Amino acid sequence: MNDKKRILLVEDDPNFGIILRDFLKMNDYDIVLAKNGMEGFEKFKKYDFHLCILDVMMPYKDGFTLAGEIKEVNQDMPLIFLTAKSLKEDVLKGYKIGADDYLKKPFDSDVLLYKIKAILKRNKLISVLDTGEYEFKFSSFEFNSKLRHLKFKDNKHVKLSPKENMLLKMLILHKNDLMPRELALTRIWRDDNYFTSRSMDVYIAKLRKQLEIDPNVKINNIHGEGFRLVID
Amino acid sequence: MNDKKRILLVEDDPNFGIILRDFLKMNDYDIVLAKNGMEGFEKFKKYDFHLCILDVMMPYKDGFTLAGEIKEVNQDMPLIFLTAKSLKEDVLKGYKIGADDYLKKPFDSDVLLYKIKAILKRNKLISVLDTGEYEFKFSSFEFNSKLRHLKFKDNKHVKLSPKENMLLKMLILHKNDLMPRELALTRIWRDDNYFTSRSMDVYIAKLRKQLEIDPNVKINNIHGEGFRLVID
DNA sequence: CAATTAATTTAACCTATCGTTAACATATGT
DNA sequence: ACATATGTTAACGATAGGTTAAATTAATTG
Repeated sequence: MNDKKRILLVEDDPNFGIILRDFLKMNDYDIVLAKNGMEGFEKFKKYDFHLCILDVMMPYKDGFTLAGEIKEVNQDMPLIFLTAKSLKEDVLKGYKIGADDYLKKPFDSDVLLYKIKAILKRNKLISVLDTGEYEFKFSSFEFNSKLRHLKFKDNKHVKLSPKENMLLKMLILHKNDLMPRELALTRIWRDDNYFTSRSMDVYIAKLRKQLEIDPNVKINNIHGEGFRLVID
Repeated sequence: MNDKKRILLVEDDPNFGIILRDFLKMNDYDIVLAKNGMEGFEKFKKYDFHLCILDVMMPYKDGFTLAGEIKEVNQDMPLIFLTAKSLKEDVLKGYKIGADDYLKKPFDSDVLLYKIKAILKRNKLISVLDTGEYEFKFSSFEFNSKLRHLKFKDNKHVKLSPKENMLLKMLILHKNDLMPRELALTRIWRDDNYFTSRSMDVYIAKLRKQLEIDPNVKINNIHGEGFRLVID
């Protein structure tokens, strides 16, 4: 049952699709390739997948529409979008539908592999979290997201506000990796505009203050992209 | 002695069923496998289980129907549903019948183990609450929830009102952990609104006054979430 | 069944917490 | 250099919670 992970790949460019499929197969994934949105949805319904990788621009049915249909059936299906150009509008739309990540074409295949691995791992964590797992350890911290307590070594715990709590949790789920701004904004603030964005910056500052006691933990900014919780 | 937990597994796909059964057996559970709803219900009546794992889509009798029959016999039997696609309506239907959790196929075996553990643990808590254990000791207190008596060391006992009593019991059953506001309100006050919520705050204040004699016991608030009985 | 007492709810007032926004400072990419 | 993104602090308004007392309701008792 610890079989290969199954991935649905929907890509209209046949050359690129086949190359990508073979590359992923070589890396021990089970790939089903569909060459448009229609076929993608048919195959989605037919098999069980762990992850879907969708090209955004496709004839007949674009990636977003397909994503909507997929989410209709399975709300928690992890999604990666492949986009030629990354319009801000598109990125937002994607996150609202429930994208887990974005990849701008052309992309480095290793980056894709890394993201696939990260998402599958994260998703597993989240589905465990659903039944109430809520204790995290990182560096010298212990973080209890149910009680909203953050403890450093033997110090007394610090209380976190709901927003601080959610943001830290999201950073941890993406630890050592980019946590996209838009993701946090759409999931935690439920809206992405100038003010929510500034509000998030304020919360990042608050978290930094809580974490500064440990020199091995940092929250880095990736300009225009988001933040990264770095743990040495 | 044999204190393994007994699980009824109903799954129509024989390959998957057997693999899952063996996997769970390896993890120290006693498994009875049934290959359809009919057989599932027969076996359910024949043995005594701690938990049932039901595939939703099965021929003859689907998982929901079987769940209904099981709940008919045992209201409190914990259930986990396995579903290929998690349609929103199905999830809702499942929770209405009394599902404790959901697992979307394909799922990770570790996640299943986690959820089983969490449900069995949670259910133990609930059954303690219902089977009416009533003698509690914590820190230097003795609390009898049947007589509604609270005693500190060798002092004379103090009498508690019915609401004080239920609230304290609920806090103790969640000691050092969050007791959600909502839980106390729906269980004790049978309604969750502004006034019942304020009433509960009043009772928290009363309990705090009763407990303040012992410096090792505290009732902490977790803003927006609930209360926590802390025992050093 | 009226009187009394206990239990609970509601009101009032006050404090703590939380999230947003403004303001100003600094950093980054072009 | 410029526009834009981020860092940081403080102030404010909204809401949740803490506490006490009065009002209401339920239970008990003479």
